[in-house]
Amino acid sequence: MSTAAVADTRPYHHGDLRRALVDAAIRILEREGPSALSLRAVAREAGVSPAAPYHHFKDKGELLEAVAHVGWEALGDGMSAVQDGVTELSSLMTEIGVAYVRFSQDHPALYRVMYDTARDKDSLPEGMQDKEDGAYCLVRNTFRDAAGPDVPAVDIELATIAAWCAAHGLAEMSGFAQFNPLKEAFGGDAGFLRAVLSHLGMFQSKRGDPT
Amino acid sequence: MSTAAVADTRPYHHGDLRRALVDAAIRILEREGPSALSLRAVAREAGVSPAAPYHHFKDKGELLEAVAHVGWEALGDGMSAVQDGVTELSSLMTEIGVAYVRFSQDHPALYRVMYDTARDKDSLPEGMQDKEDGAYCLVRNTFRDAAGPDVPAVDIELATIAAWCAAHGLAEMSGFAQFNPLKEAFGGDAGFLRAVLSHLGMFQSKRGDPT
DNA sequence: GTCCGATCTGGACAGTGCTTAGATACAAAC
DNA sequence: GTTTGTATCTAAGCACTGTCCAGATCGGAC
Repeated sequence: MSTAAVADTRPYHHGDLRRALVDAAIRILEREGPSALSLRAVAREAGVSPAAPYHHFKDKGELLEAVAHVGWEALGDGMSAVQDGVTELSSLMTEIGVAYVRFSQDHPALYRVMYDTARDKDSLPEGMQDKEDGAYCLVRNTFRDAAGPDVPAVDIELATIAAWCAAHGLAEMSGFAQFNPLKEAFGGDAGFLRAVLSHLGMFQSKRGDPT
Repeated sequence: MSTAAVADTRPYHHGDLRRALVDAAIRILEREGPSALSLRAVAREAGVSPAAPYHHFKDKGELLEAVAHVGWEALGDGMSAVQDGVTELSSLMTEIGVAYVRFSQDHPALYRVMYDTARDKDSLPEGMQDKEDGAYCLVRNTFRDAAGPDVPAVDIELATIAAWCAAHGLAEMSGFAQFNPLKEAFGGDAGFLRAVLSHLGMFQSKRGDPT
């Protein structure tokens, strides 16, 4: 009945429980999916009582926000990683889009949490638009650098938002059964993604002409 | 008094409880949002015991599928309603897209349930692609009619999927705070939607040229 | 060393999805 | 018109959830 055995591995005051809880949540997400992500399961995974998380997060939603934040950072890293190898704008934007969709395919549960919290707040994470290192800014800056100084800022913004909508839409649906025939026609998943993103003209930096 | 007439109003104990449950669920969705949509709340709203729904739906997911089905039909109606007034292809596809996003704005909770169940099954509702009266088919047929016989079917399919991705992405994010400045710049919500959809070239019926 | 505030636990409450056993009401057979 | 059968519905209960509370425990300031 001694506490020694427990205290051996886990001291009463966890060093950085907040971080440990976020890590545990992501581990559960990757292992069992979003439906298994309960606060109690996270506490269990971290080896702590069900009430412990409430000393670090106001409620479950705040934990999910922290999880989503980690996800957005990882997504931004994945997107900026493709920048180095590509120089041409059209290829660059398409490859950034592919990296975006790939992330959603590699971490579907995390991606779902990211957008669930975004939908609840009706906003992408604050700071993504203003800060210079966010994933959203990466896209906008790429458009801005390529467009030159004579293109109005509003058109840059339009292109960014349109590209983001296209990438998100494709990310959410690229796994749908309806796409399978077309994937084969375009030589697999990668070819399919590039075909859709190219078709949507992600690389356009100006507003479409009225036809 | 024939049984057919009785079946019209209330054929069994409570009446058409299956239908009543779906209606109750939609009522709760519109009134209190997706987080309030529990099976027990639906049963309460319909005035039956918590276990009653299980005689009409295998589980909560099956109820949500039925709810989503109603939503898809309403969305299809909204999209096909704009067909009559517009003749030019580019305008037509844009207006169909606007109708799509408008539906998601008018029924955000229902739209969320529709895609939650779709994500769980990794598929848009079965039949939407094959049947001739589904919303998905409406878009594809519009592309096909406009493209003419010399355009390969695979390109029609690509255009349809790309347009669907764009519309869904925009539908999910059009309420995000990031869009507000741009909405003003484009003269309100409607102008903003048309600008994004036009920019994404929803009306293109051919695969983009390799640049 | 004593005290304080931050951290964590155990227990509890209302609510959830779902199951089971039994009650009820209608349809058809006699 | 009674009986039988079956679909429908209820009541009770299980394991689980998010959240709160009183109290135990610990690290650091005095």
